Amino acid sequence: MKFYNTLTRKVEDFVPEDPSRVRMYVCGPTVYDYAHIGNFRPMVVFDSLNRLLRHKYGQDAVVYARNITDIDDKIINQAIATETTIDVITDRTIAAFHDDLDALNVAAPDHEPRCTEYVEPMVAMIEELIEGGFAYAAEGHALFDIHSYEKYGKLSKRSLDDMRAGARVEVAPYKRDPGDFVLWKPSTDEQPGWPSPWGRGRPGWHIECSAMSKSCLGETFDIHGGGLDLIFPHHENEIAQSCCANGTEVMARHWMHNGYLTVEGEKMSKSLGNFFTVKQLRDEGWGGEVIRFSLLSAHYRQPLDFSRDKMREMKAQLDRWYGFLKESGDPEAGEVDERVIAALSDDLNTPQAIAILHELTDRPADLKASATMLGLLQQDSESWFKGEVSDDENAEIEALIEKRKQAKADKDFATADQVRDQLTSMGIVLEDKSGGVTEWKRG
RNA sequence: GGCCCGAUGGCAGAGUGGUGAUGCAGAGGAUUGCAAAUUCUUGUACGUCGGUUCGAUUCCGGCUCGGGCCUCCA
Repeated sequence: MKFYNTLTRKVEDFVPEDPSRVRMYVCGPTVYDYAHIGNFRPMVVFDSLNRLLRHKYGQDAVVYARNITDIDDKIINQAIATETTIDVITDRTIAAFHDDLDALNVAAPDHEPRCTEYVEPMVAMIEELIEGGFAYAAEGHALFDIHSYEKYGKLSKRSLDDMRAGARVEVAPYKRDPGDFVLWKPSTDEQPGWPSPWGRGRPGWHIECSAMSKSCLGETFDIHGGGLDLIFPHHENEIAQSCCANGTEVMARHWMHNGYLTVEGEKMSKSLGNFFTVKQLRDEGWGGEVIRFSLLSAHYRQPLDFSRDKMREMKAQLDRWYGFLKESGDPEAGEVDERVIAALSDDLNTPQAIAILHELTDRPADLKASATMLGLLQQDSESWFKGEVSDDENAEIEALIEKRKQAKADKDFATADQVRDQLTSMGIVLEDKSGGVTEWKRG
């Protein structure tokens, strides 16, 4: 297997440190509001990688950790803005997040650490950094001294000079260098806080992932993933914290970053307002599988322009595949085609893998098995085509089909067509099969 | 200002130093009461200017255009 490594900007062979325990960490959401689909791209991309790794190294040979950030100023502000508590915000958002992940067929990670449960390790790590001379306390804050780490900027390929030139934010007076970043900051009485050697306060953003990845996976691990926008400063800072605190050369050996989701060519973002939430799309009737497939339709490092047209096309492709599965009686999963594995093993080339799936339509059992690698085609064709259907609804549809069948037998095609139109208006599409059998599906 | 990424046929989207993936849409045929589904056939590509090469969409450089990052956005 080989994957692009942001550290070297090259596609490199992937060799886990311990093949019986392949360790991957992915940055999860900050739970202050519904996540938009851009936030779900890494969830789906790294879920597919998770599936590939397990296929390759064994179902139990992968340890996958994906955090939830439940301490953040955005959460505090959201609680104030909506006049509720932080717990209400985070609980509600996490529940919605998990519900969306289920819809997208994203498997649960082995660890899903929440920041609030790891404050102690964070404090301990900050203390280590200060003791080691990598950080300093000032006015209730603890700050990382970027000059103490000579490799600072290596991941994002920035020099300290570059950063200083670009500093666009007001520099706090207690910082020794504008690039120094917050490890711990003081909380007011109204804000959530934890005791620390620097006073009551809360952790900065980056320290959480350093502490949680260490707790869940160890000081070094194999893959660290996330969105492109995390390269700087988040991942750069994680590396500095972890390597300095742990005295290690590397934090993660392989850094993988997915490209942005765009809308009409522009990055999807909350501030631009050009986003869709998964909930919104599901409410419009788009299946989670269609959304998932759309997110995998481009290579993970490429920008992906998201649109309803794209989902329409993805749905059409899934219809076709499910049609083949249905025709062959929904077979049990067969063999995963090696070419699919080869495609995914080549820097997670999902479009190539999808192209191969299209060649497997004469081998439905293998198609189903191969699609599992992408988390697709896992439902039976009946539920794909019909969805939820009540007994009453089913009886009504069947009665109309029977009526049409009789009309056809009587050569009363006007009535037959009228019944078809009636069903169409109900969102039901008929398919006449050989032998006088008529089947239906939702349009 | 610094840094990073991209530019492929109507659309989406891989890939490759030389025999033009894949899907959708389009056109034509088979099938069909109609329709759907299926199936067969089929067209159109590599931003621009140079360089390297027997040969470049593929490597190198300039340019143009687009996107992104530069302290808390996946």
